[in-house]
Amino acid sequence: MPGNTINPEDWLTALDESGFRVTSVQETLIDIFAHSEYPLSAEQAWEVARQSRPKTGRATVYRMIEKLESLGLIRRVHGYQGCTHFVPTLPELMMLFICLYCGRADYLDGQPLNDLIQQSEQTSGHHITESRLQLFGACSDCQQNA
Amino acid sequence: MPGNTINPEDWLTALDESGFRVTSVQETLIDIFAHSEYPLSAEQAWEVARQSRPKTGRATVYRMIEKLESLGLIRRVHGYQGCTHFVPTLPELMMLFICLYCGRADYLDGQPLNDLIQQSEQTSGHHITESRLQLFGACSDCQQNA
DNA sequence: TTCTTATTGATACCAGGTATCAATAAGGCT
DNA sequence: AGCCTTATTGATACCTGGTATCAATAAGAA
Repeated sequence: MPGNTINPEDWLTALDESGFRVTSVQETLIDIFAHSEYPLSAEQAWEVARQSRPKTGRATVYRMIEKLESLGLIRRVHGYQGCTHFVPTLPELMMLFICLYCGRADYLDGQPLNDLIQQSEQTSGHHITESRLQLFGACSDCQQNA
Repeated sequence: MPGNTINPEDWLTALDESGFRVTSVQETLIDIFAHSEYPLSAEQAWEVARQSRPKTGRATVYRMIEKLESLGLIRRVHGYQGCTHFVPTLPELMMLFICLYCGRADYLDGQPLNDLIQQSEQTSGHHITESRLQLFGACSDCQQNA
């Protein structure tokens, strides 16, 4: 499954440019989210963070997640594990696929979604400003190994 | 916005056929969910239920929602109001649209979604067994009145 | 280096949701 | 119809993911 290609530096820059102070917890948490190929919950991220930074506070993790989500750097996965997990947002419009066997996230080309939205706008008469699509199933790897 | 055309009788039948006892709370809650054109949370449904059936318990509402969801009669809306609201499931595959202004749900033909899934399966190599799509924006009514 | 103030971590708190359990009532059986 | 079994209910206590508070810390401008 192709990994994502996120650059944590860009996230720090984004925070900096939005007027936030750059701190060590931020760097820790950004690294964690940017490099995980699995959706992470706040509690999971907290656990990982404390391995390298034991005094990390719980509330801080929630605050960072809120910040990262509001800046569009991570996005919430509305899935089987609930709606409390997050994955990095890729720059282009991508469709999110989650493998129900290995749990990994994969990103698919978003063009079909664009087409769908345009088509649906025309037939329904609604003005669609936001979409949320998630696909679930067996990834190519897990099919092979089954 | 076209209303949904759910028949509460069918839901009772479905519960009955699944081996559940038919009770008065069930009828009350089914009526509430089947007729609402807005996504409802458990607390909201509880509030409405107590208007006609004051002794209705909170846990009972949560239990019924679980039951109805597991039977596929209602589905969770993964949306801006959180992921705790439910709408009736229509028999055919439909795409869910939620108006960000009036809050109402509308159901769009699901064929484009089918096409998208088929297309994405071929290009990605993943086997897609489940999809979750939600569209948000301004419904045709709300655009008119803006 | 100093000073201001955003950020942090610890704690208490809140709310949505679940487990427990005695009381109730569906509905099969006679 | 009445009885009996047991699923369902309602009240309560509880749990857990997430938030508000606030003193202590540390960015980063001067």
